[in-house]
Amino acid sequence: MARLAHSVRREAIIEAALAVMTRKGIGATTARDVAAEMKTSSGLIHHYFASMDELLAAAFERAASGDLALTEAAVAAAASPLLQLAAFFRTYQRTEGDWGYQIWLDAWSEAARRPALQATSQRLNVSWHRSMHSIIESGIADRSFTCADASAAAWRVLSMLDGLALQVVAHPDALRPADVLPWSMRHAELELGLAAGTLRLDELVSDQPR
Amino acid sequence: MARLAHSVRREAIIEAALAVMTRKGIGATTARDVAAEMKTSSGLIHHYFASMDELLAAAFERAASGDLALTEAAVAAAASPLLQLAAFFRTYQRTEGDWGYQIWLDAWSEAARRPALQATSQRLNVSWHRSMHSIIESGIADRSFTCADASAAAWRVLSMLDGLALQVVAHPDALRPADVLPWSMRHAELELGLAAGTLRLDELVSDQPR
DNA sequence: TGCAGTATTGGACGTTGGTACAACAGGTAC
DNA sequence: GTACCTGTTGTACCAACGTCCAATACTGCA
Repeated sequence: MARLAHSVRREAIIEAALAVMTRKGIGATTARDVAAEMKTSSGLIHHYFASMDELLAAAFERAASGDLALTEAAVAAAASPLLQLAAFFRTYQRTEGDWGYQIWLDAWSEAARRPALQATSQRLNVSWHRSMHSIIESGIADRSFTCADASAAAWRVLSMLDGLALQVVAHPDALRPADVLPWSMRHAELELGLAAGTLRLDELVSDQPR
Repeated sequence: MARLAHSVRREAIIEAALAVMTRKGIGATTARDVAAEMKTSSGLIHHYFASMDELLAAAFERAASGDLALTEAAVAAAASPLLQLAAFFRTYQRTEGDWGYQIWLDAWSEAARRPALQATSQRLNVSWHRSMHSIIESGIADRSFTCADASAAAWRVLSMLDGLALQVVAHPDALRPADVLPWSMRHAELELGLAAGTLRLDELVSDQPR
């Protein structure tokens, strides 16, 4: 394979690991899989990462923080709390890639037994809550939202998103991926005292009723 | 080891598998682990289960179907849809025992790679939904609930419970176990057009505000 | 008591995992 | 152009896995 600079190859390995992780899950990602994904030899991986654990942790960190950054940027660019909320949902992509969410399931499952993974997961999770919490508080402040407990409401909105996404990934026949976003938005409307459909902007709408 | 009757040994194997699963996680449970837990030989396991996947599914089934039966019995004994709903929440114990919910996370995570586990998980999940769906439809019929889509509402109520429980297990410092039930009930009230606090009967109430 | 059925053993087999390492190749400095 | 550094390869370990199987020991029935 082409000879690459150290940092470039390291990035390529993380990228390849991510591709395999999203396809097969964290636990089932092997060094040989990652090497095959890059079309290089498996020995190369240990030239850059001391152990497989270290690579998996780096790859998860990259996937997780990338999603968060994307959402936070979109929220920051929105003008009103309502638009911020819509932007949050629009960029909450965990369910879009066919298997993108499998990584999160694996991370949560493994968190109890892998301290490094739990720390990363927990840190990012708190950031997501902070983001949603601040959107809701802004909306309460300018009277576009009605809500008694902004922090609790934020946890509930996030939990609904994750709970529905979980169903889609673990039980593919139970409910449709396309339902996750509209149903989560419907819940947020109930939670924040918005009229039904307020958040259903443009491309967010599900194509077909169940 | 002592010679046991077929059904007794089968139960013992399931019991041992469950012990290992709760300690090490479903994915890390090996045939040799289970054999060591029983202090027998590993070959014995394949005399009772065609594959490891099948054993893990059976063990998960044992842990999970007990919970479902408990809830369904409590619901059947309740007089009105509102009381049935309260009974459902009261008996939804997944977050109570230390080990209870971790097994669900593992099952969801492993489902993508273990067909038997996915089938069991999916079947039980559909049963939970059927139970909640029927409660909601009864409540709509006798006008105690207001809801446009009973099936979707049932998925949302279950997803909220699972999403919150997930937070508790994966991120112990994020929110308190005692919040899961009251917060889920608050959501159900919103979802079904009930006044705040309608479901907060007796011992269901959280002991302390956050 | 003897026999048949089966619970149980202990290890073999093939596969796959992470890791280590000697050899090879390509770019760069002198 | 040569030497050196380092990216890269291919393979060789060793451990652990699920699975399988022939041999053995126990139990209940005739």
